[in-house]
Amino acid sequence: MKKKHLSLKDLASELKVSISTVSRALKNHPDISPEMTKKVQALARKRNYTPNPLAMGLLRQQTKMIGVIVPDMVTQFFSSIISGIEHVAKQRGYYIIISSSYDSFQKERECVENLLQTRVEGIIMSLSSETKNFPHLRPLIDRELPLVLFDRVALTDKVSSVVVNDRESTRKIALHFYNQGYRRIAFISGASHLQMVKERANGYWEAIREVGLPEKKEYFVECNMTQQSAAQAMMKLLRLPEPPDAVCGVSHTATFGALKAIRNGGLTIPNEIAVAGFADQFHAELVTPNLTSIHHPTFEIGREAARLFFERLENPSEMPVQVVLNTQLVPRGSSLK
Amino acid sequence: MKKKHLSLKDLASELKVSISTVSRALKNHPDISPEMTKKVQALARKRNYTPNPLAMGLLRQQTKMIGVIVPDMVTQFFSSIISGIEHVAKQRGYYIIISSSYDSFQKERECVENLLQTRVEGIIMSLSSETKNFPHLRPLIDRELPLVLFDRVALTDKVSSVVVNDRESTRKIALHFYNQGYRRIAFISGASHLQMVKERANGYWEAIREVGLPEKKEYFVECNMTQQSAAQAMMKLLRLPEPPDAVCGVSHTATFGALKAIRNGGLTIPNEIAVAGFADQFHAELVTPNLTSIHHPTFEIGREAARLFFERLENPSEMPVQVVLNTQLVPRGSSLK
DNA sequence: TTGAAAGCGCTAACAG
DNA sequence: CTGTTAGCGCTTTCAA
Repeated sequence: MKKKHLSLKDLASELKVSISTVSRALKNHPDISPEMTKKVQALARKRNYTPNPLAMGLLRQQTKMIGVIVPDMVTQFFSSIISGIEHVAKQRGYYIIISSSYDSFQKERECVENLLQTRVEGIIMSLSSETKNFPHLRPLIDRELPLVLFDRVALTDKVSSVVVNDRESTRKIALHFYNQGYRRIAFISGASHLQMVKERANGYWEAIREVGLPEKKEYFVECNMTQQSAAQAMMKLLRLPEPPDAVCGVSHTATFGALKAIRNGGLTIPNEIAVAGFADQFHAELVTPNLTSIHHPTFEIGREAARLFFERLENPSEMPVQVVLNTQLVPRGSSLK
Repeated sequence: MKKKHLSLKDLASELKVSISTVSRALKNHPDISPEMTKKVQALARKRNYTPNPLAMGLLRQQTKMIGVIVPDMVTQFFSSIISGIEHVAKQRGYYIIISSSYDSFQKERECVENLLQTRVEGIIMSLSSETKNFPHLRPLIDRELPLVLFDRVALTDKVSSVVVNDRESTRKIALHFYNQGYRRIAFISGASHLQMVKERANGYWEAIREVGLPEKKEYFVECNMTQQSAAQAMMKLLRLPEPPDAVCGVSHTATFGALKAIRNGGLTIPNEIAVAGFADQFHAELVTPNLTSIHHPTFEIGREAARLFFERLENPSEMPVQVVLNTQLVPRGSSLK
């Protein structure tokens, strides 16, 4: 029964008129007589005709596809952002093609090349943690294809981007600790070449200075962003002669790594030590006590990124802009004495 | 500087030969002289030529796109499956277009229609929880387009599918409880029109009978698959004259809902009550004590679904098959007395 | 060994 | 008001 998609030609021959008449009738061209228009549209509906997007694409040189590259699409953070992008894209009749860089520069470069080959009309991406130079983005910039970066961004003078206020996030956490009466506030930082990490570390120090606490280097430890390594960093903190009474992780992973180390150490939260970090509601409320956390507006990040994308698609000559979204501190049991 | 993608025509005119010569040279056609072939390929490489997939698609009537429909792409479970599908698709030079049905039949039907309009070569999907009839799948079946269902499946006599052994999952949990010495084993079930729920409930009863425990109806409660409702169901269990000493949730959500209710009730796990359910490693190890859980081979589900898809694409007349993947019980602290 | 021409499905300029 | 034609980028017969 295998029936193929039908074409204008099929409709035309069935109605014994020319293809162009059918084409015009379908888009209500004023040149076509009302009766003909009605007849054509009726048949099209009956036969369930839909135009072939490949033919249209070839003609108009547009694929209606947006390439999306993320370090990893399984993480809640990124999948939620993707969902935001998809939401906007769908409204505009665009589709997205998702590729994962797995945080590898090499893979990221391949993704860009592949997407370009598929003739996507542009790319929305978050850089891999390995990416420090941007030769692979050149072709996009040269061809003036819309490019929007989010979360992990770069070249902000050339490329539009969406970020969250990372510095504010950690500053808010540290101030919150202080207001709750904690005075020995530690920070588990991460790979310092990442802009995001730098910002969050800055926010921590900013708050420490702001409230007039001593700037103690030993309360600032680093990890390589794995749970394992964050747990080790936490253990180092706990072994200090005067261990901290509050700790903030630099990322989702770092925070939960710290949490595990604290549990293993047998300390009670939030009495002996307070914990806070980055997590969505679901994860924050899964642990006991519930985790005080910074909530990222992931869906909005995606939505904004897509919005910037279409802005640029429609107006390629406009200056790049950066949208900074605010995060939200949600105090929960892990830091309420 | 906006340079467009170049075409065979561009190469041809630069070399002052015909388009067809270039076309043939690029695919090492034997008719073309070795020198010409070399010259053409050298230029193509230098100019970074890549064929226009739209033109190819139009010609061959294939888009190299697979539609993927999931109830929700943010959940770890589905995003991980998608990642498995994508992995295989990429290997074969295919792209996937992801749509979310948000567990709505109406949306699901729209997704199918949209994807069909885009001329995807087939669809891989998990049905929405509302979907009980399948008129929207007719066009796919009629046109003999490859269709593969996973997790939530139907029409298995007409359509290939990938499922996990749900009955075994809950059976394993209940047997595990029994082996650990628990005797009052409860089950929080869910919307009973779902095949998956039925299977899991069956597995529970099967184990109860197998070990010779009394089949107590009051240990079998239902929820509507939200955390809230699962927590309420759990509270109902706890209010029984003889409350259970072990409980298994029918799903990820139900399990964590139960867990919360137990915590609120102040019971200690695993001494006063054991808990087990469905969760990936990350979530199972986030809670204390770590949760005994059934681990789903999500990536493999995606991989298998894609494999079946391509099998069908290459051999449309073959009989539909069903792949049943095994789950893995990972015992952790929440059920070890 | 190479080129010319048709055709995949569609639109739009140009004729009639 | 409707039809003819060219062309988007590519492959593939058929001719030379």
